[in-house]
Amino acid sequence: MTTTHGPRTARRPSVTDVAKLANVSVGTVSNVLNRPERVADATRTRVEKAIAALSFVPNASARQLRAGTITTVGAVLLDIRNPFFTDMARGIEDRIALDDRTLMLASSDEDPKREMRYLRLFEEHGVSGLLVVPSTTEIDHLLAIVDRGLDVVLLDSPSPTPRISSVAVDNIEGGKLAAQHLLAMGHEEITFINGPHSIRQCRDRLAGVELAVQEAGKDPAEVITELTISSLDAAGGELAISSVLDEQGDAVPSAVFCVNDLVAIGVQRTMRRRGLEMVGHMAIVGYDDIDIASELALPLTSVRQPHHELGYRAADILMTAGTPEHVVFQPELVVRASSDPASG
Amino acid sequence: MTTTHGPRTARRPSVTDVAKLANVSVGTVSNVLNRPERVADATRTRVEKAIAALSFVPNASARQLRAGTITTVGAVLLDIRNPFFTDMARGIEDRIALDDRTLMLASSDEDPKREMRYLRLFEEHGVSGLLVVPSTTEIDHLLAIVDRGLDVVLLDSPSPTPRISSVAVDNIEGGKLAAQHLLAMGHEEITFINGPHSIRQCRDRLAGVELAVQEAGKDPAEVITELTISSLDAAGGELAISSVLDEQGDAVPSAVFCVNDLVAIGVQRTMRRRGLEMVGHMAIVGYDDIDIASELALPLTSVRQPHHELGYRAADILMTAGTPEHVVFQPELVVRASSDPASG
DNA sequence: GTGAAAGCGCTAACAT
DNA sequence: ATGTTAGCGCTTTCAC
Repeated sequence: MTTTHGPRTARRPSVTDVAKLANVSVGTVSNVLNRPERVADATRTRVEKAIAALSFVPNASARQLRAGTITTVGAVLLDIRNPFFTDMARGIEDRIALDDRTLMLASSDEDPKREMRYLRLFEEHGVSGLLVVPSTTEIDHLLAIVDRGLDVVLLDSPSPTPRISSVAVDNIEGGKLAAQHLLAMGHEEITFINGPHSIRQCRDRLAGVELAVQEAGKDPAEVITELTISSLDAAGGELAISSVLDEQGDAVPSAVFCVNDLVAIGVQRTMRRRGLEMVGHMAIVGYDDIDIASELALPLTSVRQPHHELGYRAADILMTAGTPEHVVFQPELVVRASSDPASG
Repeated sequence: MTTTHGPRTARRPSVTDVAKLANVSVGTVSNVLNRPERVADATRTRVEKAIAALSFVPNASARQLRAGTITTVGAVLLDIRNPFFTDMARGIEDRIALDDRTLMLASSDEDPKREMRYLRLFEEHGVSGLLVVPSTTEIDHLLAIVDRGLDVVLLDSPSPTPRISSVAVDNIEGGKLAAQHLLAMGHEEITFINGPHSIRQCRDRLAGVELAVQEAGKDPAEVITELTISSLDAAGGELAISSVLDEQGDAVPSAVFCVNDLVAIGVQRTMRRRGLEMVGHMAIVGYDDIDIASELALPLTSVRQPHHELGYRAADILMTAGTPEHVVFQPELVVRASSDPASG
């Protein structure tokens, strides 16, 4: 045995090294790698031995440069710590696995700069397609990517243009459902802890709330108090509700609608820490209906959206890439004790 | 303006195209891209205009093939839907961002085959380093990667060899803490819903439980009932506790220790669905102390591990890559109502 | 400051 | 069935 454990800095073995060791040409090595049936058994075995001996790992960059093919799909999500998005990611993986693709994931943290950076990174690496939960309404950069010939599917956001596919949930309807419920429960005011309006979902949910208020014959300006936070997680919720409480000397708003469940959890946590009663005093409605919404100390009323299916469908569109498609799912209100003590 | 919107199938523009349009050589284009200060202002502007006009995006494969450098770090986690791991991922990102690297993420779902596949994928793509939460004790494949000159850091798992760096939490101590607590609360039996022993963390936690029982002067075989599940999430917890309840006609075990918080949440959910009382009848202890553990209907006693810091530290070791390091954090028990009704 | 040319590792014609 | 070779897009000497 003459295996040489080279120093860690040694160049990776290449097809040429394998070819030399196996006494064949590089073409044959390539064939063993890609079309083994074209190679005689004896030769193939010899090459495979050489590959093992050198622990050769093909260089994906070189292969891709030459062959142009790639089996990787890129996805940029808003927040990887939000179960809603990781469930979606799982949906994507499940679908693309059927086509033998693998998923590379990145999180923009709702920052358009980061989104651009990752999009760029994926594009430079030549991914075969891109799934994006946009962090801003401005989608020129996505159109530019499409112009360059890459397939893009908007996730969890309707497409403002027929040229880009999208899979979304009706956020106006979602906001409406939440507000209608709170109004029906007799609340005269709704505090809406929302995200930045640059995020489409946030704008739409507000529009839905306004619609519900109007349809109830009331004035949105009088009913709705909107607070905007930049980080759509528990910390954001804590911040928002704290500012309200601080301002009002712990007088609690009668109804709070949160842009997502994580934010609602932050609100609940803050209330509890301050020793403030929620049941009977403050109704809370979240959004997404993440898995644990029903398991919370105060089970959370929430607007349910398909998680897994959203990702699966988007990936499906990407994989079958024909003319752009635009799918819209309908949300559903799930009432629990956080807004209705009488429930479950 | 003579911008040509080529068909979607058109080849991506290359440096050659840019060079032609700007009337310079490809070398100059490359310089504009990588060392702009070496290029005369006028030339640089001309090249930049050409880049914009063609919406040129450099081909990362080609660059990497030639230059050998890469700014991407790969991480393979056990379960991307577990907040413990996504918090860790955030820690990794925060650290590598300091060195201008980006993170590509993948989830093995505790499946060694998937782990291997992603590891391979990352290696073929020439990542500059690899962070892995191993899905099995067998780490020969990781050693092989190290032999090929790539830096690998084990995450959330102690390294069985000095050659591979690792950042871990003492899982024996963690298991011990949980069991000691349950014994101190007067429980004579402990049902441990554990993951497969091929996962190091699971084995160690069991060892810790056994140790605690022995130190209390009791016989582990009599005290401990271990159930093994393959999917370490809420669904796994539901499955495990259901099998116990079905078998025993809803006689509930007096103390249940779960290999992680997600599993514990599944147990709680099942108990609630079956209308079985937990407080005063069944103590539950989880592991990880994920963010929402304290917000649950029945706040969950849990063994806290550093999340963010684990990832941050591992990435730090990778970035400073000298001799292998082995870091071990100590866990901490957080007692809540799920195991101690008298608490908070 | 800029151009010409070699070559990274691989695949796919094309020869043999 | 196997070998030879061109070339993918880029960076990097080395000339000028």
